[in-house]
Amino acid sequence: MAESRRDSLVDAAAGLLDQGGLAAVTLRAVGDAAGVSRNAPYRHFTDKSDLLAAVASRELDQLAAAFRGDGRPGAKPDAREVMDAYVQWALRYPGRFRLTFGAWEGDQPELGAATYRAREVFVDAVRRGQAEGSMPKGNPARIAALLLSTAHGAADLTVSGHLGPPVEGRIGADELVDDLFAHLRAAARHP
Amino acid sequence: MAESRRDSLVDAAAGLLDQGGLAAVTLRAVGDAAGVSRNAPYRHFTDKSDLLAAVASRELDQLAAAFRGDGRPGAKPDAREVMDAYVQWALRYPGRFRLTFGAWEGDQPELGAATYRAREVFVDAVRRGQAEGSMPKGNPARIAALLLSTAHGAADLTVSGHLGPPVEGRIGADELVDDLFAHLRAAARHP
DNA sequence: ACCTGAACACCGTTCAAGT
DNA sequence: ACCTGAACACCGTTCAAGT
Repeated sequence: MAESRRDSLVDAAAGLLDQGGLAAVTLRAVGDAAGVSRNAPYRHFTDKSDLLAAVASRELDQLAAAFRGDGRPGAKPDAREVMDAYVQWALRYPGRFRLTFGAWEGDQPELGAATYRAREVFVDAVRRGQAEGSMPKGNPARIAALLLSTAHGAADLTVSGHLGPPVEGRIGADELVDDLFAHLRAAARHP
Repeated sequence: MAESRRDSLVDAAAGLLDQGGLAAVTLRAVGDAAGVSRNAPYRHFTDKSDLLAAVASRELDQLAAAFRGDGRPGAKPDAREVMDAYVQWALRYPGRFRLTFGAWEGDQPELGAATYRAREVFVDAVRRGQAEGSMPKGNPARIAALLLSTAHGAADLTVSGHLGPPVEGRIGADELVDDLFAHLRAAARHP
């Protein structure tokens, strides 16, 4: 379980993100939390944004593993379970969620590859749904993009408070995703 | 057409946002663009984030006006036109879009009120759709939240590049919104 | 190969002072 | 009532120097 220094810096950044949001992730605080100076990260990452990209890439890979059902032997999560996992992750770790799907300028090849891997796992779940008739026919990547858009938007609007104040009776992100699945089932039955 | 200094500061911030993203919106740059010192904004806003909230509030009000069809006499945009306007705005002004729907900490009553107004206009369009049968029955606020989630998510994922690289054949945010409307129409026909 | 301390440019914010 | 210039604390980044 020997963790590399690079990993411990990514850990520190993710922890600060959870505690105080992106504003709390300063190189000084990251260095402190990892027990090194504020310049040490520059030996492992070209940049602060390169460190943040490493955090995001790791989140995407962990997300893809959850999508795949790793850890639960024989599990093949369907599209709905995958979407639910996505929304739960976003609401539980809003800082990581916003960072991961935030605006990335410049080339971040590692991040692009991780995005691609997570998307593939998701499209596979949609293909299984089409095979069993719970998803409409058509380009599975396109249906996956629709599902992801709704789940992402519902989670993002919830986190930002734009779905209304967090009171009793507010429409939750998980309910919206459920509604979409219900409409898709209806559309699959009547093509 | 006499513009208050407060308005010209909001203008300057919005312009910098369009040009260089949120990172370009510094109080020094805002002051420069408005022809005042970097401390002048503090006479009109308590804070930098208060200035940004004013930018976001103005965007929401302009968005609500576009949703209402202001400027085109007699126009009553339907839900689809409203969603299209939303997506077009987000793709054309990604900086304003991300700011407006970003994470707002602390109380921003002006922003909350503007959000409420924009949402009301949108829910009205959904009610009209239900009356003419193109939208499923049910709580109009909930259907509006589903539409907004999809449009918001599709726009956000497009802006962040998480819907895939911007190449020929990529699925566009507007296409995803169209797909949702098609599924909703099918669901409305077969309740 | 990895780390440190000092330094630099930049930022948000405050404050005494001006009109 | 509104604005300014100087100052302060904080940040990302660089660099010479250490092991």
